[in-house]
Amino acid sequence: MNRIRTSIVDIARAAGVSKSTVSLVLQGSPLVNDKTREKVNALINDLGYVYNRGAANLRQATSKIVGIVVNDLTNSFFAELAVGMDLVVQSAGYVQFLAHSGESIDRQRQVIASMRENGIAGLILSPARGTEANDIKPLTDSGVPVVVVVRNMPGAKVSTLLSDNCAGARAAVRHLVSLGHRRIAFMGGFLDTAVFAERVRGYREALIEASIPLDDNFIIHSAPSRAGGVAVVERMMVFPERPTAALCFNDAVAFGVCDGLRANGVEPGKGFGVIGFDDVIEAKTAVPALTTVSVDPQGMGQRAAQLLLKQINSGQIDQETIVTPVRLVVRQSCGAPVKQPEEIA
Amino acid sequence: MNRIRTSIVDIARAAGVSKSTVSLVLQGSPLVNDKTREKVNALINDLGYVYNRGAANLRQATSKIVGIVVNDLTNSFFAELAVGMDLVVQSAGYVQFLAHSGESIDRQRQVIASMRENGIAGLILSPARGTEANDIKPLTDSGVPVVVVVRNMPGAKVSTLLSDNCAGARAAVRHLVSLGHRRIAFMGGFLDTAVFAERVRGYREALIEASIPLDDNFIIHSAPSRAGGVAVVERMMVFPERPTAALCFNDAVAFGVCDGLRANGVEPGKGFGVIGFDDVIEAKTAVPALTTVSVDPQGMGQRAAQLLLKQINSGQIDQETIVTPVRLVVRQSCGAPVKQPEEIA
DNA sequence: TGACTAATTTGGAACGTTCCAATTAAGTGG
DNA sequence: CCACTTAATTGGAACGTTCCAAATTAGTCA
Repeated sequence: MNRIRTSIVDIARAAGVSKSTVSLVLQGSPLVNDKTREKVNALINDLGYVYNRGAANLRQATSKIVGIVVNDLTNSFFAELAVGMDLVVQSAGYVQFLAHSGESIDRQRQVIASMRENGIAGLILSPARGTEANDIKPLTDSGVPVVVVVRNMPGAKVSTLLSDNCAGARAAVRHLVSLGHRRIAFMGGFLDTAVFAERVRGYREALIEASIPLDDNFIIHSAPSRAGGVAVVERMMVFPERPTAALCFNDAVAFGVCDGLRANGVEPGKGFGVIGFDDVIEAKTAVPALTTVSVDPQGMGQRAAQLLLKQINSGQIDQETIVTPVRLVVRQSCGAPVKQPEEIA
Repeated sequence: MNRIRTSIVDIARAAGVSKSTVSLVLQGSPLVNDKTREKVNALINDLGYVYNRGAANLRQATSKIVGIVVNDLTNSFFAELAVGMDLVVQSAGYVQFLAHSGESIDRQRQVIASMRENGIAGLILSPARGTEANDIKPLTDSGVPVVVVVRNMPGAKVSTLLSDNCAGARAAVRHLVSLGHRRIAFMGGFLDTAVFAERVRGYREALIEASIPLDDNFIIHSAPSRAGGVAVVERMMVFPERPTAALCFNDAVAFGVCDGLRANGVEPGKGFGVIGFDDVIEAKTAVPALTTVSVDPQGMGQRAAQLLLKQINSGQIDQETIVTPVRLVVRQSCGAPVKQPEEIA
């Protein structure tokens, strides 16, 4: 309708005060008289004024925008992570540029550059595979706080939020051992990621602890997706001596493994123990309910956002690394004899 | 590091030209001499200059930012929708505010207001349940183009992108009928949404067409989630005369229904035919592979973004409504005797 | 060389806000 | 009624860009 937008001076004129006064009203200053405040507010409503945050940013050189870049939004782990961040960012009165890098480093770099031009106050990054400290150096060098989640980035001036992958994997494998399994595989995931390495490390440690000989054939990698899980089972089926249980790289792979087993006439949780990693929402309601290492992606997203906002507000960027604990949630897919009472849906 | 950011006048001074010239270089004007352009570009690099898009927006009153609000990012249908939008928005040189409303109208209103203050050039909205035309009226009134997707919003000055829910449901039920099913249920979904109504309409039409009497008990609603699907099956199990097949509100419900059936000793695709709606990524690899109505969320997201950008660039906001066709993808879960060759993973 | 056209370059105003120093208005105690 | 403190209000500069009209420089032709 009205192509020309109304500004602070328009309402100043209408109210018969100066633009400075209107500005004070806008930022809720106690300096201004209640009566004038009231008049100004009324006019703001009447004239349909909308605050121009861009102009404000220009003046005070500090925006209320944060950037969030996630490597794969279609993976529900990361989607929930993003939702957690959204929650706290939003309620702190910030808005977010939220972008999906699709594991492409070029895309990621491009998107971060664009966010920088638009003046973000901070960045949360769940980096694409193969991201290096250099990729965000310009940003960190210019004093913008950055929080890296899920995957770590050695050498970068950032804070980091990780989950205790090694301990989680160890706990999972220990549990399988306690159920009597001896031939335990590690299934799915990309070889070249730090997360993969850590989870495999936990897997190995638990096996050694139980004096079970390691067999590298039992570490079968694949894409960290449901399709990847199906593929892994196909490969496993031709083994002369098959494993009897598996810790999977993540829940998506675990679901795929269940699918694959069923396609081969094996019932997950009965003939074969399956444990996932992440505890995405569907894990609880799937059949069989998935035993998994709970990472609480949404909570992790919230913590990451809180950490970033803290640094933005305090103005000091420190480099803390927080490793959040994880816990094994025993459900049915591992063939456990008893359910934990809290986990009955 | 350097707390004071370098601006256009800094490089102008360094290059011995005026800020106007630098501005021209920045926007790739052909007016400027190649030699000066080169010098300026070199300095831009050296001094680590970053373009301040906020200042530019202030001057030209038109930004390169679009807003995207999605009702539920944790649902993979919507996540893929968002990824499709992200793709075209990004490559058109725009950035997006992408927010998750979590089906909360308050949240949605708040987030849209915030985006408005930040100066978006357009908005794509996948509305929260119960959104009304009034909720976005201030935005549309001020001449910002809005594209509504998935759910429609009667009375709003917006363009709309819908999928042909009715036809899809009709095709699905016809298929079940052709397989010999007579007692066919409609499972899941919230009663009060337009999408639900349309899909149920298609379901009814197909039954009438086949002279199968309607039975309202066979329309069993629930939350449109995996958990909702499980719950629906529980309720169905006590029916004196159970259905032999079901069209589900969406794929999430369909997966839940499969889980529920299995928990009750019924094998989906054998003892009971299941058809989903949406064709999310997992539908193909699940076991049994899910027969579903393919909506192509990512493509839909792309089209929505293209439509919005078209309106932004042309400066004219028309109110087109596009209904995109859908197609039934026959896989295993409906108990079809033959597979379509293209669908073998 | 002079006159004219084409190619470059350039001040300054403008965009909508915040901030500062300064001004004016309103009380208050003697 | 004065001096003084406190409460409210206010111009104008500043932020980093774009745009316009105008100025400068270079090139061309007679």
